[in-house]
Amino acid sequence: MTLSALADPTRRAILARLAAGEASVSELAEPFDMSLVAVSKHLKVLEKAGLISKGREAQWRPCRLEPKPLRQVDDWLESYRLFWSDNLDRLEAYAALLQKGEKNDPSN
Amino acid sequence: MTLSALADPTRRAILARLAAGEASVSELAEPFDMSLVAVSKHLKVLEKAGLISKGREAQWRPCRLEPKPLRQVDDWLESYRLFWSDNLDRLEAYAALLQKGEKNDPSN
DNA sequence: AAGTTAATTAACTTTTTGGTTTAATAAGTC
DNA sequence: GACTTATTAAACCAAAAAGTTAATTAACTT
Repeated sequence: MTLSALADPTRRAILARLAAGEASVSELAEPFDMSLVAVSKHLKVLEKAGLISKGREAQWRPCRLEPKPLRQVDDWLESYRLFWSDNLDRLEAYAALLQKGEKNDPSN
Repeated sequence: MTLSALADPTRRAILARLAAGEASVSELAEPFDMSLVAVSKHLKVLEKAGLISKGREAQWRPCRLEPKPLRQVDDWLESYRLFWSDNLDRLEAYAALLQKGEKNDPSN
C-alpha cells in the first residue's frame, strides 16, 4: 500500500513539505491548484498508508511525516542494490567486451 | 511513473523474479493466477517505466531488469533517510524526555 | 447565540487501472 | 503449406482513483 500511496505526485510533494516540519491541512493544500477537499483526501491516503499522522490542536490537524513505511521501501530496495553498485559496472564492462566480438575467445 | 509502476504487487513480483535472471513472458506469467495477456500488459507498464527491457530470441522476448529507475527511487529516498537514522533515535529520546514533564526545565 | 475558520463527509463525475476474451502477428516444426 | 507456440493488439468491462461541489461537524471569536 505504501508504494501506491507514493505513486501520486501531489502526495510526494506533501511528504517533501512535511520533511521540513509539521503543517496543517490548509497549509499543505496552499501550493496546489486543487480544492482543499482533494488535498484532504490525499492526506487520508497517506495516513492509511502510515506515511503521516495527524494531531489535534484546536481546529487544526497538524500533520507530520511518519518514516517507518519509507524505511520499509528502503529495505525493499535492498535486494536490488547490487544491480547498480560496482558489481554492475563490472558486469556492464564485461558485457561491452563480449559485444566487441571476443565472445568466442575463452581467454577473455 | 516509476512509483506507479511499482505500486502493483504483480509487477513487483515480476521484478523480484527478474532479479534472479532473464525470463520470457510466459515464464514470467506462469506463477500468476491471471491470463498471459494480463501479464503481458504488466510487462508493458514496467517497460514504459524503464524498469525492464525486452530482447528478441526467435518467438521469445526475454525480459531483463533495468536498475536505473530503481536507483532513482533510492536517490529520492535519500532526503528522508535522516528520519530513520541515529538522528531520529535522538529526536525520539528527546521527545520522550519532554513527555515525561521536563518540558519547562531549561536544564534538560 | 451568531459568525468565522478548519477540516471532513456525502454524492457525483471522469479517467485510469487491471482484468477479461477474441483476433492477429510472427517464428519454428511437421 | 498447415500447425503449433509465443506474444501482442483490440475491444470491452468493472472497480478504483482523483477530482468536483454542497453539506456537516467542530472549535474559536465576537
